Amino acid sequence: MTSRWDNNKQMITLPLPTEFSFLENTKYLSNAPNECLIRIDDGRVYKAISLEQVPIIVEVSVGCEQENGLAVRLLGNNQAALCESVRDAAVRYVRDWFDLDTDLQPFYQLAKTDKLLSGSVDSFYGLRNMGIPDLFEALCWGIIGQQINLAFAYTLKRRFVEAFGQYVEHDGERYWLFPTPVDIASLQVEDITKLKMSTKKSEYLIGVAQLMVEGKLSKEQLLGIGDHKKIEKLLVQIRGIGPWTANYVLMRCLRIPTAFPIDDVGLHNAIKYVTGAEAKPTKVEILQLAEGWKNWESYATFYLWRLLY
DNA sequence: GTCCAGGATGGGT
DNA sequence: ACCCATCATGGA
Repeated sequence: MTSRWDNNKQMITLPLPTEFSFLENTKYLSNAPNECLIRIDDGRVYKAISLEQVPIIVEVSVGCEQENGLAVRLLGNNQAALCESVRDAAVRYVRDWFDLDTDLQPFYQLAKTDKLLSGSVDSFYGLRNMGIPDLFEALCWGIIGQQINLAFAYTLKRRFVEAFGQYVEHDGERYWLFPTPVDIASLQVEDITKLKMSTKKSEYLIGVAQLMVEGKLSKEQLLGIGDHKKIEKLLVQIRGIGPWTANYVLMRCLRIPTAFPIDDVGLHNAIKYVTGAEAKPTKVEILQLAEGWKNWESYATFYLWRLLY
């Protein structure tokens, strides 16, 4: 299998890690109700992203020649698609998005005998923590999702994206790009409350966008800090980002393996579902249940969430 | 109509 | 450090 760019076919095939199921990942993506940033058609996943200021559509599918390869194509077919640095950035994005560089074997080993995880890892074997590589998108999605049901959260995200984002057209389909910090930083609160977002969330979104535009907050900076607790402490100081949102971003964007949104209602419901308990688990109970998850708290949460979809 | 949802804040003990 | 009212809208 080739890991080099094929200029004729405009694609690259990435070798896959062993514990990987493309089907499980697409099933996970398909379950998102009203998702506006991803299109799935005929087993292929499409997403528009901006690479080096250039909007482009990424198509991901299982390789046709080698079933254990992940085929990445760039659509939109402008000159940008031919530029080597853009191609490399697209490949990095997909590796990050599908979390191809994590060896899941230790997780599956510990999950086998875990009373909460054993069923889930069996059902969803090969599922990856599908990420949100863009920090601004991850922060906004966390803020939008606070304290409302998921269906409404997806509706709000769609309105937000379609009001302030750009789109690329290809074969008669629109592929929306998540708005950039620049798109949002100069908005007035009323511009966002019009979408039925709460006043506070509108303020939070603008505030985060301004921090990023001012260069006071970036993914590179957070990754450079490295330590879970230090990053969390920094994020929680930002207005609108509490422990839940911070850990959500640590998990979905920064890929800190110990990220653990312990206050999450979905996690509570998943635990109730597995244990059969009537009452919501207490924080102490959750920590006890999670004692065997050291360094895999993030993946454990992701797999438990999956039970609810 | 009621309850609650991928929580966070600011004020109070 | 805990407790609590408040936010705000829509899904079930």
